[in-house]
Amino acid sequence: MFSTKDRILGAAEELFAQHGFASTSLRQVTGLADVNIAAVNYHFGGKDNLIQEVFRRRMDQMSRQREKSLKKALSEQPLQLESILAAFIRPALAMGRDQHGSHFIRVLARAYAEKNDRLRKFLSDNYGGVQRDFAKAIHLVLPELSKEQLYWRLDFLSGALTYTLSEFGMIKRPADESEAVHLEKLTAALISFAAAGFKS
Amino acid sequence: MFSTKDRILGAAEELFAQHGFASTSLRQVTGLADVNIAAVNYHFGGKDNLIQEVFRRRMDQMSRQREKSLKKALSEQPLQLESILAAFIRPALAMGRDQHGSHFIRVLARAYAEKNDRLRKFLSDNYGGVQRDFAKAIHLVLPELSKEQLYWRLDFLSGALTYTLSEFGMIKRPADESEAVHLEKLTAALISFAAAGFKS
DNA sequence: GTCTATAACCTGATAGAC
DNA sequence: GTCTATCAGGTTATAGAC
Repeated sequence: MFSTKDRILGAAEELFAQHGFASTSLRQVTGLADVNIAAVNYHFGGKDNLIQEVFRRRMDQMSRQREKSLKKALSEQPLQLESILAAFIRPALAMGRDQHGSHFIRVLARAYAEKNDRLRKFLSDNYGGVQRDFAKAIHLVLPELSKEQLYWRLDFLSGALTYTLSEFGMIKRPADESEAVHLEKLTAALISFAAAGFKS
Repeated sequence: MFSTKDRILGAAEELFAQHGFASTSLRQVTGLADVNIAAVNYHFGGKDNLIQEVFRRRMDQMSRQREKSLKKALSEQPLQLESILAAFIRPALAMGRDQHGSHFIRVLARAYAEKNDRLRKFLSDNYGGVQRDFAKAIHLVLPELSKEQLYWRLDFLSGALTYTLSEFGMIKRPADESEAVHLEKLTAALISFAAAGFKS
């Protein structure tokens, strides 16, 4: 069904999200994945590479969705800031709906807090282009905004997004509301919060 | 000059910010503080308590400043959302100016990403009241905002704030601009971004 | 590819001398 | 209060059998 490699990736994602990178031992990972301890070094070559592969799998998926949604938002007439921001926000929040994806969001939040230079470089090298594409798109809608302000506000948004997502599992929702509905309301709230902030 | 206890706290704060809680060993801490390895257990009783004390020292200071500024903002006529938000934001950003305080900001960002339940409970038990006071104050200015929306937006702000702060050391600033000026501009940008978001 | 066994090392904590 | 020495247990990584 699932290869040894995939089982390791899934288990690692879950444990990294719960306990962090440093606190998660390869023994825990291989224990949960039900594979031999030596398999990690055989398939990934070491813990650091395993961490990087956990990122690559999800980030590729999220970045593709963001770019695709951005392209669609840019084809609308008239251009709408809300659509551009939604293209940035929705793919991240959507991942929270998938059981394994929701673990990844916390992994991502952790990565920002970690000052792991190797990981930072990996993320910036591989996914920095997406950030730049969004900056360009927002510039089309708000041409009077300085570059400095634009990048700051993108950082404000990234912060609000990752923080919200990593807290999401903990926020209490009304018992009579499905999680999907709750997530949709939260998404809408963040989009309108950010849109107002960008326009300020 | 500085007691052994203070030297340990300072070194721990610096190393926790750089490498995280789990990755920082007590040997690194006592090495940087230039005290004996056994001193941590003698003065703090263990690593977990040391982590908690690192928090208490700075959070007490920041919370006092926030409450004080909030009180002042509430005495203004007319009440201004910007003043309330500034009372929340400025004490955090101000800490970034003090050399040791800037380490703490990253420690705080880490704490949010960590799912350390003990630490979360400690923070919520001791400093949750401050959050509630701000929620009440904002409710006075924006009474039509639902409680759910209000708390979500406070979370958006907290996310933007911690993320921005923990990145601050890395953001490039124009060479002809002092760090103080740069920080002031960033503060103003965040206040107006958040104010617009709250009013949306 | 998967396993066992083990090397080499680091961890937090503590007992006990001074 | 501060030190040394050490314990018991954890860690990653790897050599070598199957």
